[in-house]
Amino acid sequence: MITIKNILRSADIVGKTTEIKGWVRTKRGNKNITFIALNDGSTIHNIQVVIDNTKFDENLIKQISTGACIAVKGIMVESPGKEQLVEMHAENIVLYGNADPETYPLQKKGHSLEFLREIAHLRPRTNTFGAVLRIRHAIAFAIHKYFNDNGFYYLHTPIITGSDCEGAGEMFRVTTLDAKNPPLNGDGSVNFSEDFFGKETKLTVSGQLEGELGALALSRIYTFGPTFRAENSNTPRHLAEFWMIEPEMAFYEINDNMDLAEDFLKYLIRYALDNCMDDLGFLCKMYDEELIARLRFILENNFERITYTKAIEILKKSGVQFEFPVDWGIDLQTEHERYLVEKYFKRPVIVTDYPKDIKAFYMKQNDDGRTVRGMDVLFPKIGEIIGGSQREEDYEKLKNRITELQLPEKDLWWYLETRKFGTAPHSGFGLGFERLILFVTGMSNIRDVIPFPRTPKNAEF
RNA sequence: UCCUCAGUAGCUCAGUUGGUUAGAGCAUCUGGCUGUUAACCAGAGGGUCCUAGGUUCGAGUCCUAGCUGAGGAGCCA
Repeated sequence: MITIKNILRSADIVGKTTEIKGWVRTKRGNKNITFIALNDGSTIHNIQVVIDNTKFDENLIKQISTGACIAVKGIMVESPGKEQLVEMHAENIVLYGNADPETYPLQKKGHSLEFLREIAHLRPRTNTFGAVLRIRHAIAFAIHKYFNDNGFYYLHTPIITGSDCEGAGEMFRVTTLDAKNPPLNGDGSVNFSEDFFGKETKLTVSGQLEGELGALALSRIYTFGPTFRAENSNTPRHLAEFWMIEPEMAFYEINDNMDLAEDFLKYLIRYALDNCMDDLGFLCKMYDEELIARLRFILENNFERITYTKAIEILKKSGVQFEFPVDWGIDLQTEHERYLVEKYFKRPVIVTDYPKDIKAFYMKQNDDGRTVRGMDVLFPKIGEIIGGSQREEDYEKLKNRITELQLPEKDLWWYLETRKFGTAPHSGFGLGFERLILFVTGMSNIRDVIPFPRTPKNAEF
């Protein structure tokens, strides 16, 4: 069994008989000869199959329409056509499955991405989604390779969590209780002690807290798994179910954390350029002419590193009328981030040392008493691609912060114990996988870089 | 969730100030063509104009509500 990718790669294929299997992209020809572009998804390229109509059953050729699946045995020859070097002259054809041309929704001409979302079960058969899904795979592989080669262990943190304080957003409840008739407490609230886990449980919004447990034992870990946010977010950058990569490192301070984030992102982009040029070339041609140049630009330039306080100064001095007025203490809005990244620095920016009041409880408090060692990596086009921090390792400071924010300490006892027993400075960050794929593919909607997107009001397929 | 825009053939879209029988390209079907490249040429079929109300002699077009989609914002990765 050989893939089309490997056939097109092999140097001495001409003159050899082989077999290919795949789906028909286009068919054209006349009563004597038929040309079929066949694709098996192993590569963006098709193989042209040439059929001498006199040698085959007319009804068979008729059934080989766009979308049909066939196996073809034949000899590989140099192609007289301009668009391909080699082609296959068919000697034997097996029709695995036809695709009724009256009802098969994919045409050889282009479709809108919105329409393709409605037929997400078939869109992997298009050039665009083939390219995106192959790049997605390559980046996922590169993530594991990078961490493995750098002494990180892959830690599997739970999908179902009993912790309500991951603090990253609204959560989906996980329950086996009867939705119509749940057991109730005396005060009318739902009695979760009768639920499957004996307590209220949710889908995770982040593996970070468990990740820290791993880092404070194995030194360097990473997670790479699905996460869930029940936010009613309707934007091209948000999903209700998305994949996140969260490295967590003992003995890393905030600067080490930034070094890692930058090196990691550059490694992944370089990996795509080294291994996915066919697919990137297609996306560049069809969707985003500047894509490859933009990816190269990232590799060739350092990320700008500034403090939040400095960022506020720059924004204030910019003279730009922002919709949201700039003042120390505000959270940076999209318009502010875009100004810094796209207008002022014109490259990725890492903003650090945010006011503690706008950041999570676990971030390490600075000596100034008002900022914490958080860091956000801002990218052109997609905005915040990474959020991370050095974590607070001091037991008292962490406990006080939990009290201040009125978080339920009883749910965090295990997290606090890591600071009680052999605490260590440590850091980590979260990278949104689909946001990275957005950047690498040049696609503009996050629903088009995951096979089966989950968004508000949509869980089809 | 808020704001803006859109919804017409299988797909992508046009449709004038409200006015006769709603059009095009592609796709599909039929025929033609001796090597095509999103093949080409000719012909044919194909419509609940998103849904429900309303204004009007008359609504694809105007108004109201809803549904769906997209863009922007918020939340964030």
